[in-house]
Amino acid sequence: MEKTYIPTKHGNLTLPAFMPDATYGSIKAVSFNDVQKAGVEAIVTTTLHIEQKIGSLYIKEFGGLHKFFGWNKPILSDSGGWQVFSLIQSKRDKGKNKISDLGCSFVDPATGNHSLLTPESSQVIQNNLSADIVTVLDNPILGNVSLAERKECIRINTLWAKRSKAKFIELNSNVKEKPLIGAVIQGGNDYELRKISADELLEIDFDIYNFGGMPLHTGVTWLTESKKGFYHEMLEYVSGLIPSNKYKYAMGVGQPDDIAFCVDVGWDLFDTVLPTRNARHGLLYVSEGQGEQTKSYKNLAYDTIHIKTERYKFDEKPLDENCNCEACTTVSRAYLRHLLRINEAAGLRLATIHNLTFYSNWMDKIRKTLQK
RNA sequence: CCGGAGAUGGCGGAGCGGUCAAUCGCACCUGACUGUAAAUCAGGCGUCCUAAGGACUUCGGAGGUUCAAAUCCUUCUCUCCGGA
Repeated sequence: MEKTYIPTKHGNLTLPAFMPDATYGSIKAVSFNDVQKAGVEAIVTTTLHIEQKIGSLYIKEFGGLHKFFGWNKPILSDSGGWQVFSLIQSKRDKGKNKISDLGCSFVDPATGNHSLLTPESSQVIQNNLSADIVTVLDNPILGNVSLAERKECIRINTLWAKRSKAKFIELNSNVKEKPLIGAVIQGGNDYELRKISADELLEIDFDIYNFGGMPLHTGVTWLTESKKGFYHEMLEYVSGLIPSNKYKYAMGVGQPDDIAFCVDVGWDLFDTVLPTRNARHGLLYVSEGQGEQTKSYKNLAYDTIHIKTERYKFDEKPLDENCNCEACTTVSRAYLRHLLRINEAAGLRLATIHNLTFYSNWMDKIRKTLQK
């Protein structure tokens, strides 16, 4: 079976797809209208942040996240597992956040309030949001942890997935158009554990299988410190563990060339903060030959630009001659540089629009080039 | 004219005998960013040497005291505040 799209309550999502992150209920610096015009076909939101900043019951009462956002395309909700994980990582709150069979208890750094997120409550929240694709609460593996502890992480990860699935079925028993549900394969850089995690989750049966952790040699979830950069081998390996009729979602991936590689080895869905965050920080993606540094995968290449640097002070050219986004058709590099240097909202917006447009175009290129 | 305060690197502003090429902030230069608690963070920022490190010239001007001065003394120039 050739997977060309995912059917959702809000239309078919063409694959492979890139979804920007609207973690706090917003793609930072832009409107959802901007997002749509940038060619984005789906977005990701986060259970934990939405629950804490907005409240999922409020969203439910309002009529769901799509209505609230004014966004009529697919929304994928992340479970909150990664966010609790990142809290546990932070030194400030070390010790306050705990993982048990029940779920994860943690302290909200903003309010100091204690909270408990369980596999069940995560599903309830995501159900309240009426997301098109939901995610099970997962338990990422910490770096520098013993084998016994890593195995324990996988045990809990599978346990939570099982309970998430049960709750998901219960919540959707009378629903005609059910959302899709994805489980997260963990295991860090341990090939054996990845295999165990994948097999256990496959037995429970989900629509989507996600790559969990951060696939970087230097990331906190990895023990290997010798090499740097994207962990191609692990992505290829884990993709091979998932049957080809299942959708494959590489969470947190990645740079355009990383995504191209992952598509080539079978991954369908992607999300990352890079285009939006980098835009705000002044790192912009442009066509090959128009920037400072070229990166590529096979015959797909692109450049990056540090727009805030002095070299663009008198650059009258559009950011990218091959792009027809609002930034590239209305302002010069010099002016965009100025806007970002003074942290002007208009600059953050234009830069974000451009990077999102670049990612949309990049996904088009991947579809044309890598998938026949 | 008298009395008082002060002049520090692009700017603001510490330092008040050695550990000062001089805290810090801003500005400036460069880099990082991968399921966003990141409109954030890191490094650089007198000159020269590839770097560890070293050499040289700096704290309004000119003299002086001292082994040693951005720091003390004399004087000049300028700025600010108060009084005629």
